[in-house]
Amino acid sequence: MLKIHNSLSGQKEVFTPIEPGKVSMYVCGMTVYDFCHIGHARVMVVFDMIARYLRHSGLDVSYVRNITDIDDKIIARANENNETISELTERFIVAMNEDSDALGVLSPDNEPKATLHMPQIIEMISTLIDKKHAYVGNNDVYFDVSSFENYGRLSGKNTEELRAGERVEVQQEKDDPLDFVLWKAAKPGEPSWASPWGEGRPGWHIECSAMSTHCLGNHFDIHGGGQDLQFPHHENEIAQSVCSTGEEFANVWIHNGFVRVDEEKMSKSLGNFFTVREVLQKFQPEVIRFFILSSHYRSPLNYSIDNLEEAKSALNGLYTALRDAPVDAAGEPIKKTIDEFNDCMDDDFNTPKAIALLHELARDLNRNSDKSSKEAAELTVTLRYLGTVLGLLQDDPQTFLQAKSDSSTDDLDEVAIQNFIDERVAAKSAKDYEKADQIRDHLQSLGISLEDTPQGTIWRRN
RNA sequence: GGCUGAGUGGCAGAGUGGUUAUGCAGCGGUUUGCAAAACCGUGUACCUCGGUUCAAUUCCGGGCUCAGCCUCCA
Repeated sequence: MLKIHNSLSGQKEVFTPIEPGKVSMYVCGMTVYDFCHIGHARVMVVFDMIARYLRHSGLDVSYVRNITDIDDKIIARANENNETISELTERFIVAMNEDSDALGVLSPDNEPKATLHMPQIIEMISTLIDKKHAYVGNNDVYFDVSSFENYGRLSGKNTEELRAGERVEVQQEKDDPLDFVLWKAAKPGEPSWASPWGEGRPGWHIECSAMSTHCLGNHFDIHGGGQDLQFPHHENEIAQSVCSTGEEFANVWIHNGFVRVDEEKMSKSLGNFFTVREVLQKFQPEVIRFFILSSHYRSPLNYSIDNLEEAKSALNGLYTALRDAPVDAAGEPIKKTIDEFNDCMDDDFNTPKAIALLHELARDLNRNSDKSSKEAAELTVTLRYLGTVLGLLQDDPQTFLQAKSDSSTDDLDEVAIQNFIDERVAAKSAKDYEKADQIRDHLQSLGISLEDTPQGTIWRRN
């Protein structure tokens, strides 16, 4: 029985889909004006893991992750670069897809773009105005926060406290400082769309309300995103959606924790971010994915080279077990282990606990000296199968363990390495251990480790 | 100031009202020409002060510390 921590209640709740057997999930995606950093990677990986697990549980999942391709920062960046906004956004959408592919993130079922949903956005704003939840002020359109009594429910805030904590200059056009913009009148030179309120473009919050309800219906199961979107973005989405449709919005809100650097949130504004492609220079993509999944999705995740190195060592261990496992392993995964795995994951997607199970499988497999045994085959199949559910262990083990990265100091190809190995094997059989050790030390100094096994000498990159 | 969340062994990171997390690193052993990999063994961990209890790291309350939100942010 799957339980999910719902930000709306602050508690783990038994998950009951609106329509039995089906799940509709919307996740706030990227604003495409720059490369994805590790914080973005976490969102992509976490919700990919969730979608995979829901499917593994037999649910028919509709997963939507939007792309924000029009906003202030996009306009500003395009101007800086002297390119059109579509040139800029297309470029970074390609980059984002490269990053997510590398991380083993499966494509969502739908990736709606804000610029392609102007009719839905404008319609929703019109409805809000008709229902007196929004007003026009100086060609902008604002949402009237006081018209929605449940405002603050998701973020645990109330409107008085928010007013007291108000730190932003009040804009004249707003009736209330808490009101937020639905439609911005175009400034000269800015891209714009025609609307009943003149040329302009949508505010950030309304696009997600319009796209989520358009793609999944007014009332859907899960809405997700980073913790920093809980307020005001998600709070505003609820207000807009509920007020325009008159129906419930998302049943369950899932927020993933931040990535930190030196105990501080990784963010653009602090400048302490590492882009995915930057980290990929040093680590294999699966190491990043493993690192992300080895802590619970709601906990903070401390980014550091040491922690990535540790993730790499742990993942190496899993792949080493698979490397030495029966090649032709076939059969059914072990039911008892699958059940244990499901119990971990049913408890609010406890991936660290699930990964501990993977390590136990690897140990049992290593312990099993008879690789042709039925047990060894079962353990192998189970380990691979559970890896699939988490989007891990999909590589060929040998390929993974021998993969080159930018931190590799050698420029040897497989043939060259094999030549060294052959030379050493010859020295060994001639009992010339000094020479054999020299060769091994030489390769080790280049980051290549040798292992003598009964089947011959094999190698890996450190 | 208001509101969240968190403080676990050298490090990372789960979990639990009394019983082994798991990983990385270390130490001892098996194995090896020596290694590596692997396996076996090895850690008297739960911020602090009170309370509840036969029993609390786990529940409750105070304190301290940290992070986040209250402005764009995944």
